[in-house]
Amino acid sequence: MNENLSIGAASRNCGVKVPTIRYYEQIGLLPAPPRTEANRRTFNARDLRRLAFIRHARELGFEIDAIRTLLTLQDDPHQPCATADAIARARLTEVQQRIDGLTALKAELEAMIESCRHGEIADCRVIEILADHSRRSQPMYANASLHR
Amino acid sequence: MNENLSIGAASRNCGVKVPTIRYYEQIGLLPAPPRTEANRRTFNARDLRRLAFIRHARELGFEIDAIRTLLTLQDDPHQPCATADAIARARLTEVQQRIDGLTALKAELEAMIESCRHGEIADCRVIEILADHSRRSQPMYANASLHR
DNA sequence: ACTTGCTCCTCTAGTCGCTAGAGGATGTAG
DNA sequence: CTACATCCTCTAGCGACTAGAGGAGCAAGT
Repeated sequence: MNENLSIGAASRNCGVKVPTIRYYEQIGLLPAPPRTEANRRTFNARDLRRLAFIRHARELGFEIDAIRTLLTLQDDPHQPCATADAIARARLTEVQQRIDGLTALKAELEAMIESCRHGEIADCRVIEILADHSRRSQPMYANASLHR
Repeated sequence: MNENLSIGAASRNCGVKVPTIRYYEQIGLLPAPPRTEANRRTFNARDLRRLAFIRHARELGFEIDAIRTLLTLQDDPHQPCATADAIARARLTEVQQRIDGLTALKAELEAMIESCRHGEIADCRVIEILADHSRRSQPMYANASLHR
């Protein structure tokens, strides 16, 4: 029914931006769709499902490589799902760590803002607190779990 | 006392990696330190404080540009601290959004793992749940608040 | 004195997942 | 028929580093 959509229509349909769709094709995450006579991409329902799958997985924070594995598994459905399960579990651990890190961070930011006297920089707790940790040599949080 | 440290010693002291220190110098976040006869950088206590400040701010998730502003404010302490306060508040809002997104995400991952029958991919809920969201056109979470 | 191995230097290029822009062709509505 | 939107390809840029090449210097042990 919704077959042969243009890239723009596909983009609107599945919530992935036009250049991003082209990018996914380029890196081989989405198979190159057939083209019209005028060289325009035409997407079918299967492509849209795949794009929505990718988008949702990205929203869940899965990396492109993990999604690639998931898609490969999906394309060959007669394997044990242990791999997919393992990916999801690894991701859950990461997510929990990130939540923990961000919660600690939030507390620190709230303390900073709370104690700000709204005076001059010289008395400003935001800057003072940031500077006060100068002494600490060991990182409080692992960098990797906070960024990216 | 701890004046004139080598870049390696400075790195150990403040917990910022050697190439990262050089990178900060390159982008003008850290003033270029004096060199020895053999062209090696020498860092003083002030540099170390600045580096620790940067590191802590990065750990709190502040972007380089925000840190640049904070450092400028720090260098000129007779201004109102409203700017620093605003930066911290903006950051707090971001952090809260990220926590919310990740919490929703965690619930979803847990449901995925929970419902996995450990059978074949054909029955695997991990992939099914990811694919099932195909219909949704509106993003559940803003991309920007989840990634980076 | 010599060698081993660590640290330092500069430079370029790569990472990830896009995003922006140039410059041009094609499709659609009034 | 003329706007204007949309499409195409291509290259370059983003943030915040990280990795590696290729070479110089320094400190300690034999």
